[in-house]
Amino acid sequence: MTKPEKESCESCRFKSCAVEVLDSDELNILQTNCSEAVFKRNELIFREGTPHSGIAYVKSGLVKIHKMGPVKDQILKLVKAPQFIGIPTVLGNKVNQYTATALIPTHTCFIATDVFRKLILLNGKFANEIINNLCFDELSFFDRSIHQTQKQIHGRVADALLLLSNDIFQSDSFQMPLNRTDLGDLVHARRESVTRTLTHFRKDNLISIKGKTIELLNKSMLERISKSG
Amino acid sequence: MTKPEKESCESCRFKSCAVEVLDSDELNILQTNCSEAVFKRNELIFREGTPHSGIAYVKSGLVKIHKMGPVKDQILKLVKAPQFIGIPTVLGNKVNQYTATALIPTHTCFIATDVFRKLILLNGKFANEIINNLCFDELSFFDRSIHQTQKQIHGRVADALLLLSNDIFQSDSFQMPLNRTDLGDLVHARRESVTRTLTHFRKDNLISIKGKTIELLNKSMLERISKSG
DNA sequence: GCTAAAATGTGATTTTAGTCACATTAATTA
DNA sequence: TAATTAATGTGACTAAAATCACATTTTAGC
Repeated sequence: MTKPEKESCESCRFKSCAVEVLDSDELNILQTNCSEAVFKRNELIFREGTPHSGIAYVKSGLVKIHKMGPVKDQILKLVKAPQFIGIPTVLGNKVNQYTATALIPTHTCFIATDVFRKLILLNGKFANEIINNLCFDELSFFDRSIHQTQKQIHGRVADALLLLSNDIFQSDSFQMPLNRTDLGDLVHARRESVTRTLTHFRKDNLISIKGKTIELLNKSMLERISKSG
Repeated sequence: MTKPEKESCESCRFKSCAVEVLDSDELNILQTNCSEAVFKRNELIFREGTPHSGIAYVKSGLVKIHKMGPVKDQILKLVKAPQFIGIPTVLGNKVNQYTATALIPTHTCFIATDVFRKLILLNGKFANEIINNLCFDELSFFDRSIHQTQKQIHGRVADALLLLSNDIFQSDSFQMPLNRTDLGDLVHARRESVTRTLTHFRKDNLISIKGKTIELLNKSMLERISKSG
């Protein structure tokens, strides 16, 4: 983790919708209570069970939110910039309830929790944006949970590939940011099962794998597999 | 569904933490934009895919939030009064994203979405309470999701029994509000598997089943089973 | 560039829970 | 109260993915 030169929040190119609605007084409060950090690939942003260091705003990069379960680690969501992570720490809880790890080089700002809360109390529009955010999260988590629970592994892996392609990288070809174990943690499966599924897809010419580069060759078939489970 | 006599929001005995912080002007706005309804056991409060009729506040009763998946229905959460349901409809979306069904006789108030949003914009404290609510939901859903995904069926059913006993009914003996299929929808299993697990627990004297009445006879062992998966 | 460690691939086997088919019991309602 | 429907229980069988064991490849550190 490195600390870059601090730039002004007001002139920040990566402002969130929520920060966009703040007036200059509020931006000033934010400015003086906000610190920046850069994380390398696989660096920990914060860890479950440790005291939290405020709300993190991911300005650029990609983060996995994960948590240890009774049997294995589970990736709860992938968060692409720009987005807040760790908002649930605005609750009384002083300890992180999950872990956040950078998957690619990631630039973040940390906003002190009490300042974040102050902005909610001061500015209804800010609060409204945060609520929109949380609501959207809830709905997508519901959807993901249902699909990950009810589909079998081919459908789940297809889902993950389509998520990476459509939502994260917006390209049919991308550098896979997760290893096979991680991918298993995302789709509720074991490393070996993920490998077997990917091999299967490769043999059927649905995807090509060259080192870390994955290309989706037949998206409509992957979508069919995703739908049929 | 029946429409009872309308009582004043201000004097309501079941006020939420959020409504508690409203001033009398705001309570008045709420009062004039809020309607009451009573639902019988198994009555639909709102259904996925239909236009939503505002945020519902559950004054008394018990509700299941569920959604059809690719294979079967899934219960996303059980909501005990007093609590809001359907807050994610404050998002632009005009259509319910999941279904809410009363499990026991349930008293609700419907608050028009735009009024709910107005209160968020007007009163930071109200927004703050709603945010606390959403954050708490997110964290508990994460936890439930991890446990339901990683444990095997004995652990999952034990979890459900402990949830009903500890969180919903606060008693070791209760009237089971869910049938075997519903219980399966809650713990990601089939009716037959739930039956087999309950029979197993009964034979081990962990629970007793007399009609719809379930009594937890050996909670510490159920907790052990919940932990060991 | 060499070596150790980490990540990935693959076959054989086992485990878990789902599926199917049907019996039994409970709850509605005509 | 009989008749019908819905809910529950149970055994036999099947399918899916986990587990285990080990080979191979890739990556990172010296």
